Amino acid sequence: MKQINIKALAQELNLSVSTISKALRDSYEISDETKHRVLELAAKLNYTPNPYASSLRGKKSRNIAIVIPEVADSFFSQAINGIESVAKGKGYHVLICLTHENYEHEQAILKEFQSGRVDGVLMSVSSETASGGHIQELIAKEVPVVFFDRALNGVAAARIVTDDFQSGYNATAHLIEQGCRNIAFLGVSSQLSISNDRMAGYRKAMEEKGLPFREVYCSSSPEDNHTLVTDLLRQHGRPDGILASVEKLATSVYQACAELQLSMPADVKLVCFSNLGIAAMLYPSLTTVTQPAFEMGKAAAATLLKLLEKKHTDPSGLDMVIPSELIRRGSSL
Amino acid sequence: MKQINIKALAQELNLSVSTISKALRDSYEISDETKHRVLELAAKLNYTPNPYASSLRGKKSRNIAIVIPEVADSFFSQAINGIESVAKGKGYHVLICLTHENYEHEQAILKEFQSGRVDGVLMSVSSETASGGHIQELIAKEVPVVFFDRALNGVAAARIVTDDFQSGYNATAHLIEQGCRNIAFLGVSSQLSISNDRMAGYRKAMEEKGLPFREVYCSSSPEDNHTLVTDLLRQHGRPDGILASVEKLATSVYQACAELQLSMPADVKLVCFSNLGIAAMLYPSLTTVTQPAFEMGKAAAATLLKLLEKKHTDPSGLDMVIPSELIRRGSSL
DNA sequence: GTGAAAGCGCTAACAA
DNA sequence: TTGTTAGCGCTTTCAC
Repeated sequence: MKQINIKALAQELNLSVSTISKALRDSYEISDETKHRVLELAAKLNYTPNPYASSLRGKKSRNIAIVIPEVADSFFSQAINGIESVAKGKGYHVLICLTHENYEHEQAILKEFQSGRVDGVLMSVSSETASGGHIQELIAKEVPVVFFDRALNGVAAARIVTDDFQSGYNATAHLIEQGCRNIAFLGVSSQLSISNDRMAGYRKAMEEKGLPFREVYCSSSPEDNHTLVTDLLRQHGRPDGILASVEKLATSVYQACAELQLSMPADVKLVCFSNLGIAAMLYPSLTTVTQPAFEMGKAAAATLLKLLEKKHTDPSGLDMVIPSELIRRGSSL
Repeated sequence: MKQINIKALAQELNLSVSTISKALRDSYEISDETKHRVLELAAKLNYTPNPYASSLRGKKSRNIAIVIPEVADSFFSQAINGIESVAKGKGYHVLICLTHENYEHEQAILKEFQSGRVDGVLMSVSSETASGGHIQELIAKEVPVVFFDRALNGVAAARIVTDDFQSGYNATAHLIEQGCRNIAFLGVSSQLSISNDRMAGYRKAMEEKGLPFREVYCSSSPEDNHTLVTDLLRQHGRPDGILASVEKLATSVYQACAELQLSMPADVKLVCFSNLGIAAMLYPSLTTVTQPAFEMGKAAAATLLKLLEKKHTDPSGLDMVIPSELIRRGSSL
């Protein structure tokens, strides 16, 4: 790895390293002519600055991290695109870190960030995450954190979320309107904000009609979820409607219905929180609560960069709620 | 960002920084007792080594990059998981870099890597990438590159691919067997290895039966693809079978069929290269060529790490072909 | 078994 | 306008 560095440029041009450095950063101290010569040579020699040296020196990396459970999820992949689009514009690099819905992984990742590897963090907590010590610790080291989608209550950080409560309410109201009386809510975890808020909306809608709750928590394993849903639908007095709070649960419901010979929407109606592009081509087409994933990503990144640029900004007052949309399709009509 | 560093540990224990450094790296020179004291204090103070300092010093980052077109694709998201699983085991970090199927983006990303930001690169080239100068340049700087899935011909780098030719052949043969005579191949780009190899397999199968070719190249914009497919299916003498070489084209075909009131599989049969978990729940369920995404990711990472560990290894002889599987479903039966 | 010191490539005081 | 120099935190000879 023979690297062209500032010193090499300096020698070639008979200038000092500091002049080169300043010229490259377009300092006002340097004459236009020198700048020009430097830039030209740098381009010719294909000079690329060593990011480790400047991060070490400058105590900032111009890296931000996205910490999410999984990349195989249409919400997260769209959100990543939104985040990237604003980070790139401001000259930041984006590190994608996957927790696989595992609390220990999440802890380890954030622990590492204490080293200064990244200047800030955008995160959606794992479904296992119940307490925020690891997040607090990072914030204590002055690494700003912004939650998007899945926030953790009790941690003082900006949060960019969708209107989970209202969406849960709307989705449930829709199922009731379509004739469901026995609606089950499939949650992800009793700690997760999104799960809880969506569930609260569900409860409110059910309560208003005097209907009974039924809440089931799924795991992170597709196999477990499959048996869970199958058991739910095999019961006597099985639900006639399901509100699934995350995308991956949709598959389990479709599969279970197929295996149990239940037909959607006649026997069971389904609404799922999902950003899947092919929701309309499922059989039956899937009614979704679709989140503004790209916008949420953009907003979260913009908020983080704001925090990064003027450190004094107070994280409160930065929260944002962007509404989701209920898209009615065959699975609930 | 007040950071605990080696110096702080040294002061606390009345030892020199070099002793601390050696103790942390478990050097044989250091007594067990000292090691113990150091590790204990490090844990207590929550010490995290500064990765920039050690990368700068050691001239290696223990970072590897995944350069892919898009993360919203089930093949790539599964492959990422495979790569991560082996990289993590060897203490490497993974940077995911998105080209958005854009050649300039890809160039810029690789250019940056010349700085030593990563020790090695795993890549699937963008659909726009026709020549490999940027890749060659990186290899010239002794940054090893391993292609996975989408390789670029003419670049001397290891490649982990699936049996594209055979899969294309099998898929086409299957469509012919199901009665199709007028089969169109939807490619991504005339440069892309996967597209070409899959197409070659298609051609062979068609040739064997004396059937005519019809090849259409799609773009990276969903809207364009939609009109392209719609036009194709609106033609007089429209195809009665389609072999789509990448996942995202499936959506376009389903949509176009719906709009044109063509029924699958009666009017048009479809086979698509895809790793979508919900392929079975589409309407009609989608016949897929499913790639061993996770395995390919693992193999690619293992190959790269091999190259990283003993630099003398010759990239030839490292290639690998892992077969895909044709899963017959409703869209072609 | 431990320590002193050089230096990775870059930036920013401070000098000239 | 340009140059000298001192580190950023870490690893690694080489000396003790």
